[in-house]
Amino acid sequence: MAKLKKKERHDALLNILETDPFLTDEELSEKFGVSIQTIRLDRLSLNIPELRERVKSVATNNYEKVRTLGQAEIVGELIDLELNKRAISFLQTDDTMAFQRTRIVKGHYIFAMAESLAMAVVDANVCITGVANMKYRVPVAAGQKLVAKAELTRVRGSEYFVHVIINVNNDQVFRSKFILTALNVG
Amino acid sequence: MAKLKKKERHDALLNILETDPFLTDEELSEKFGVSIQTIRLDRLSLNIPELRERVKSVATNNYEKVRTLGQAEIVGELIDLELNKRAISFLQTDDTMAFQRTRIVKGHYIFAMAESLAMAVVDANVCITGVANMKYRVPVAAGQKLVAKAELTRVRGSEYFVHVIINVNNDQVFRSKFILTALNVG
DNA sequence: CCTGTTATTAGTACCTGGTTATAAAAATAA
DNA sequence: TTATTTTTATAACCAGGTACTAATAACAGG
Repeated sequence: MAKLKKKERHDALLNILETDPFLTDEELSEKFGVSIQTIRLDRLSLNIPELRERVKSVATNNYEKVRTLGQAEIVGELIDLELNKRAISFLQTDDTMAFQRTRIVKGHYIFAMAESLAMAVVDANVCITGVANMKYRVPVAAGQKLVAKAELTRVRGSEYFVHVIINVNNDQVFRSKFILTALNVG
Repeated sequence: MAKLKKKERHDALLNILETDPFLTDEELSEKFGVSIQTIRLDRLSLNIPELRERVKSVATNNYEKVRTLGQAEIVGELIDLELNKRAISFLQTDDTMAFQRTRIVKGHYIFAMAESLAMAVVDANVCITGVANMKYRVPVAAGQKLVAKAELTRVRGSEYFVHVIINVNNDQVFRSKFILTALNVG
């Protein structure tokens, strides 16, 4: 690797740590062909924490995320629930849920909130989504607090019709209809 | 906390580290009212790695996951793209995307795949979802390989109509229509 | 050319959260 | 009581740093 100027090295450093935050100062110094001290100075001036802190933050950040997004069966906090009638949930949005460029929250987070609330309101062991129709009325900005309200409107055999609307400050940003099918599972 | 027998302490240790892997030996020794050395012996006999290794493993395990799920702008791999015409993407599903009980893939992963592909096909800087109608025809089991095909069917002003179907082994499991609105953003 | 500034390297002392190994003390079972 | 298990103490060592000081190299301007 050709010798880089300081500025170039800084950019490259940010870049490389973005894709692999698990490199030690020593490994970095070898990659750039400079001394360890130079790397340390770079990190200092760029406010990049040491390896252990980086690893820790990757660990804790994702820990939360995987807990609430991957493992939890409901997206958002369930605030109120009357089975087969209505349910309310709350979701605090943040930058990790948004497109970087526009800071508009990605549709599937909103969809996930609505779908999981629709499922929660149905009094059945297991149910799957059959049909979903939705209308995004207003884009949601990262940081806004979402309140979802679900209402069971109709039951036809094992099919459940659920309306879910999502508000920000009492303004409707999203509305949807789901048809869920209940399954008979142990 | 009352003094526990060795066996009980071992069980409790495994338990506590399951829910919070970020505790140092010192913190653990305080919690259990024993010396640090005892904790170390316990870890040794239970084959529990040291704090830093635990943190690292939490970090690396979830790193991949969040990269492709939280940060990527497209869910699945983009296989083919003709702007304003059609696009194809591929997604390998796994257990982390499914309900634990039924191993059926959660709807919002499928939605996310479809929505992001619909956005990819539209030749616009930024676009947001206005309307989405979808039909889940067959539940997707964890492990199945999804192939999504998007087709731009109509343009009306800044509104783009996109159809997305998703197949498993050439069987349609999902179909949807999106109306996306293109934004003029620098 | 020398000079001043910036960039880099070197070296030291210290820190955290461990490690290994050895020995002694305390608790428990026979 | 004796034997065995469990726990604690002590000391030396390690990785991957921080914080600080000092020396050296690189380069631009007059």
